[in-house]
Amino acid sequence: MKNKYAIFIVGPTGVGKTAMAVRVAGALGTEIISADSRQAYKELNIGTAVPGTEYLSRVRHHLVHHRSVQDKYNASMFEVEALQIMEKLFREHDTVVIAGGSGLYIQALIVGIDDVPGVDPEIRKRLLERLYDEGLESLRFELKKLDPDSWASIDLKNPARILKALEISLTTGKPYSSFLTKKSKHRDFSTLKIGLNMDRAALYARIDERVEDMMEDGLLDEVKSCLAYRDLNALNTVGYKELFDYLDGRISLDVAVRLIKRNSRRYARRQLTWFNRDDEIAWFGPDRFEEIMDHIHRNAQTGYQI
RNA sequence: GGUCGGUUUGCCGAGUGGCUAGGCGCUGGUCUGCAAAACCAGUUACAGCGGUUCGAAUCCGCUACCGACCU
Repeated sequence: MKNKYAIFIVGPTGVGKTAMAVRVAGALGTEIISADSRQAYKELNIGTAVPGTEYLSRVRHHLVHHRSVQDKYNASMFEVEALQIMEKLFREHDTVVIAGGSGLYIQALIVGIDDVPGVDPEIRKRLLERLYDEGLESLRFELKKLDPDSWASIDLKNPARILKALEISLTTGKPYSSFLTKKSKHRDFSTLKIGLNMDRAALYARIDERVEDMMEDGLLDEVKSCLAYRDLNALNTVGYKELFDYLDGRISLDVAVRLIKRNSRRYARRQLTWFNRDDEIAWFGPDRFEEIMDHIHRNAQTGYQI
């Protein structure tokens, strides 16, 4: 299957990944898998910039709106689901387009993510309480006892990382680090990574504009309809959390919109940080369709034709 | 014209003689299951000129600008 190509289209939010993915997939006569941690949730539409119906009707999309915000979803589940879909698609196509901005999800799909046992929810709850009552130092101390390897390698100032290592170590009775193989999984397809980027100021302007569009399209109503789910992780998302604060009366609508813009810009910056360290990515402007197709033809000898 | 108050980094805002305020913004970075998450780092300025002093954002003088009041 080495003559099967997974073509990744990555980049910061708002740069135009969806539009480019549809053109590329259309030209290649294949389908698109979304690698986006928030577009997976069917309750979220406007705030997550899910591809519009005109796009969805032109090219078939997978892993969009296939989950509820009430479901658990993570990079590992994405890996499994995406691989299943790719296997199916590769029976009929030489290429498949994977578009999205969730770096960890894409990494999980390309090099894999180790199988780590599930966590006892009670243990997580207790750890969270301890974090609140005793502080990070206490958890750090316990981690050093239970899993010195993780203690030495993870960011000890980051509660999320310590919690993760600790809860796995506690539920399994084995150190978290013992589950990490640090080896890439074998994939039976080839990979081609295309990054979309543009001038920072122009990107920010696009992001700001898109936020205005979202508000006009009724983002506030969508957020209201999700009010019952506000504590779920799926709603810990730019565009939603700020408007929850507005609905609480904590901030004005103007401030909320401003914060959505700012947080979207920051998100874009972090995405670029993530993708920039991957030198396998070939970067293009978001309007460079011809160059991207040339690049694909030069690097993927599959014999298909446009 | 006079009196008084003010002028601090991109913005807000402390600081009255020697020690990095801080916040926001911005930028760079980290990353194996909540990742649109979580976390780390950087960003040293005191309106201008002159003076006092070992040393001035802090004291003195002049100039400029802003504001309040007076004539």
